[in-house]
Amino acid sequence: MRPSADASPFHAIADPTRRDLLTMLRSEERSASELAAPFATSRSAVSQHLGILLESGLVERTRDGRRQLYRLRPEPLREIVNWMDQFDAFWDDRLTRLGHYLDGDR
Amino acid sequence: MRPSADASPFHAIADPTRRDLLTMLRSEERSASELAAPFATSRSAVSQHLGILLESGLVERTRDGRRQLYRLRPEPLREIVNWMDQFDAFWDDRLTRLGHYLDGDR
DNA sequence: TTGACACGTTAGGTTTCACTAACATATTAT
DNA sequence: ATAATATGTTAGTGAAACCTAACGTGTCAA
Repeated sequence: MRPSADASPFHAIADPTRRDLLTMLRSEERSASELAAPFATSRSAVSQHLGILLESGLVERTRDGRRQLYRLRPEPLREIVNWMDQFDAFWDDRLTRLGHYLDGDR
Repeated sequence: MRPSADASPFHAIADPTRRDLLTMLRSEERSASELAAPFATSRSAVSQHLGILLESGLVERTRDGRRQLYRLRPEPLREIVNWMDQFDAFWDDRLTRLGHYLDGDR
């Protein structure tokens, strides 16, 4: 696969398909075919999207027999939370509280 | 200017230059040349980035004599916050389990 | 009104992106 | 061993993104 020029989480979540993939992984790990099934696009396309998510560090992959299981690794999303934090004066303190929670000062 | 196919805030913040522009607008409105000055790229390129931010609704523009003043309009960022919110529980769960692990009661 | 200033816009080129089709690899079942 | 399953990878293509250079449009000052 072509290595992506931009492995940042900002780039990773820019694509709607990749956002949906992350949403599917929110509650539990899933295999590649489970992840590809709901989409109108090909399995190969989804696999390439998963490759970009892997590069960004937002998912990790383990083998289970002949399946590959994908699992969410939300830590890189912290970079986005941190960036958004600078605008927290503009709305409710929900995001701020989440950011502080991730920073460990609860 | 070519109209962008994707006017979502996710696409708008995917580019580092556009993120920096939004940061510059965090505290106060600024003119186009003020905004372009810090960047190594051309004024035209910055103007096109501002066009994308306008399309996404993240900035608005008003004329002030021969200057154009840009102002932050953070409302569309809510879409991103709302999307990120779905991972709140996941983080909480993971960190809680980590906490229990560290507490020794596994 | 002439010129300088502050911008936006267009045209064109290069790179990146996302997709399909075809092929490669690992695992399990027969 | 052979075949079926599950999945990743590569090649190639068209579209989109991003950039520079050149040009167009208001605004203000002399």
